[in-house]
Amino acid sequence: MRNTKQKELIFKIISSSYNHLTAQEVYTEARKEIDNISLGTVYRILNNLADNHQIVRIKTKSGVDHYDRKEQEKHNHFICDNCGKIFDVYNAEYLYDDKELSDFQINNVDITFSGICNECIKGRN
Amino acid sequence: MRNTKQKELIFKIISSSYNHLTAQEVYTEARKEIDNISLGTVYRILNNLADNHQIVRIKTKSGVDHYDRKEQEKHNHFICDNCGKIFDVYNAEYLYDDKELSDFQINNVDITFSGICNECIKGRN
DNA sequence: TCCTTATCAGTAACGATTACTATTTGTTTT
DNA sequence: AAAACAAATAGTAATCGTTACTGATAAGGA
Repeated sequence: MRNTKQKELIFKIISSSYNHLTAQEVYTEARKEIDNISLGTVYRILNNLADNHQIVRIKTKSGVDHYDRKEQEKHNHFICDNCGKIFDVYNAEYLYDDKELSDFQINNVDITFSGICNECIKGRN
Repeated sequence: MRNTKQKELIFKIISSSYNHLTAQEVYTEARKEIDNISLGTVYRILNNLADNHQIVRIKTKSGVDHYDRKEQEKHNHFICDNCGKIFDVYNAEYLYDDKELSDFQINNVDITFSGICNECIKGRN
């Protein structure tokens, strides 16, 4: 794994931002520094960094992935249905009981479990 | 809103299935009855039915939407990371406390809130 | 400095979904 | 029942986020 200015730049952009950036947003930001950086390069580096747990990939149901700097404290997310922005939520259980106390207008709480189903564990798929 | 055989067929396919079908799966099934039905038609009808709350649209982070017949009881979902199948989970709080008791190998629990953020409420976006 | 090869820029391809358009087909009106 | 109108359709093109490919570039060890 080599050290390139592209990799350093993208890591810097993610780690210095308090937003949850999309690949496009990172690309726009990166072009200010390296004007001919390729969008494919941005995607590849973001994926590498996420796979190596240097940054966090946040997949969303809208189909647009976001990337965030590595946080220590475990938390959940609020996604705005209007603008698509992602906000950190540190008091999930609290909010789940009383949505009215939130800073946001929470219309939905989605709990999804993931892992491996029985058929796949048994190697049938 | 007109009554067409395409609409009736797709509603029948969804309501008689105990799986959470994708548009492609509905399309494959529908072609057995109407051999030249269009994939676009399947998507449009699925969207119409979901918008009218006659069926349920399940958006996933994999980017593939699934559709399900209307259930009365509120429940959550388990998504297999290997085969992509979706299973109903009726005992979420229970599982959240003790993942070992599940029928599945649960690797992750994702809680995401959605709605409208403050900026959008104030009409700034 | 040279060599090897990982990484890059640029572009093409992908997969799920949506949009477009000429044609067909429900439904209403005569 | 035939004509007329518009909603819905089949077929296809386009979109959007993302990934794959390819020849050129450059990191870093010998």
